[in-house]
Amino acid sequence: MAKDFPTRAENYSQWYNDLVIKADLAENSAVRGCMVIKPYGFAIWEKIQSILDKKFKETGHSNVYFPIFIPKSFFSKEASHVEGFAKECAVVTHYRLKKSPDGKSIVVDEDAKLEEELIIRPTSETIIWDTYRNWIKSYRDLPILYNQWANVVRWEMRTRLFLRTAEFLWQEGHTAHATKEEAIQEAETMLGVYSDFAENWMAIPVLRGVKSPGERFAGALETYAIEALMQDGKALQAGTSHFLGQNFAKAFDVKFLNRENQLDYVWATSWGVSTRLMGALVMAHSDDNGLVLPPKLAPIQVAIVPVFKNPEQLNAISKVVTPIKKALESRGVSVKYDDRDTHKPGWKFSEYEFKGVPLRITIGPRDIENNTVEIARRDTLEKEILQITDIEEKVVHLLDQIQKNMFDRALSFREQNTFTVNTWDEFVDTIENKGGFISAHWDGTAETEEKIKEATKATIRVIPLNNVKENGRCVYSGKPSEQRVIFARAY
RNA sequence: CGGGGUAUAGCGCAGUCUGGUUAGCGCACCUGGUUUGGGACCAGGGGGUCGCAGGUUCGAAUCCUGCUACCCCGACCA
Repeated sequence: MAKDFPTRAENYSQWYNDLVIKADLAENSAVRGCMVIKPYGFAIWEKIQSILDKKFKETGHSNVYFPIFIPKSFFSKEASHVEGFAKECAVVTHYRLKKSPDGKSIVVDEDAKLEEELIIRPTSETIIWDTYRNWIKSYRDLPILYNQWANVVRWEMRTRLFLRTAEFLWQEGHTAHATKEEAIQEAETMLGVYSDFAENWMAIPVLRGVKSPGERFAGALETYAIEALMQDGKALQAGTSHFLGQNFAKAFDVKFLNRENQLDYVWATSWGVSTRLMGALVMAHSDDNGLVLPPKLAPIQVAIVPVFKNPEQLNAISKVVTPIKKALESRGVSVKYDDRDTHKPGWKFSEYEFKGVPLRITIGPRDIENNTVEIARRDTLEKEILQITDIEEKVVHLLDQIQKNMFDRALSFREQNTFTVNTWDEFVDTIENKGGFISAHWDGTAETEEKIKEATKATIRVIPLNNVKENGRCVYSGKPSEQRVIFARAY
């Protein structure tokens, strides 16, 4: 199914596009910029969802659901927010269709024009804060810790499967707090949830930090983010958590009586991750042979391939495989025993390799005789013959090792592709010829940030949390700087 | 949204310049047989309103106009 598949070195973006489609994760739909997520891709997304959902609930959050439509007037209430999203909104203007005069097609019924247009949500702050006004009267009503799993629409000009689509799936948490400190704590807690998920489940090391003012979310006072490094040396923002201050409370008039019996505006956060994580997963780990999935997110963790010449042999193999499969499943390992006789073993090897299945077990007549199996790791492509005794122990151990190895490999890639530079020449040379994360001094001004972006396409990805203070000179302007920040070209 | 490219069977392509039998090829698919420890082989077979809509013409995959989608490069973004 996946012959003639380009290598990463030949054409990285072609490699990514082909991989997503040929590994059956998603495909382009009939609708411009929108994707169809296929069963294998959606199975991974469902794992991401269920793990994150559990973490949200463990940190005290509940799920809610708000409408997909937002009245247009809501958008103008928070000035910087509307400015940030206005250019990419889909708008509903009518509510009825009718037959065209010639009866051959369907046209919009102009008599069915909406009094007020509805925006298809690009994010839900406005409708949520309009609603929170009714729910919050007293400090006793706080905090409000809600999340919703939803789809949103942003009318992007250039789209790419998972990385940037006009419609995407995500979760958006929206919380309200009595104090500034508590809201900041919440934003930081959720950044921690995201980075734990990225590193310990997706096996992708991330930098934690805050965005420069220029890169902040529209309407936020502080945007926290995790940034990951892809194999082509470009950065990918994998999750954001925003401290919104009292901006939305003021815009939507959400006040409460505090313990001192004084009326005050509530403090807010919002945080989200999207189906973009799927893109990160592919680009961080996969290789020229196809997907490489971390065991903790792989829909199939172990594929068992029997090698047989006739039904009798298959029967003998199945007798050995069935208890192994059961034992693995009882330990929470998802196993696919592929006993189809419609495909040859070699075909199946390639298939599971391309789909990124972490472990493959092969059992044939030789193994039945010797009481062994052949086990192949997707991450290293190594094969070994193992005694069948305690095979489930060995498999569970191997899956742990693969998970760890994938993280370690991604971490050492990031370390090898993180450069500390001190001069502008070095900066340009690194961006042009090496890529990766660049740690450099910045004078803290938006002007310099913009100039650097114009000159090199590199942006400030994060100002790391707990950054070491270090006096230096801005790599671009030469003005004094008190800390290094992380630059990169980004998706 | 600006510049460039592409659109012919599920996928990858030829044919288009120079309009003319029944639109080909490889892979995939179906049937039969031989095979099965890294993408099998032989034989036979099915599948196409040539991206969509108009136009020119006796006749259009081919010429003209408009539209749409995708890919690459810019500006915008999770």
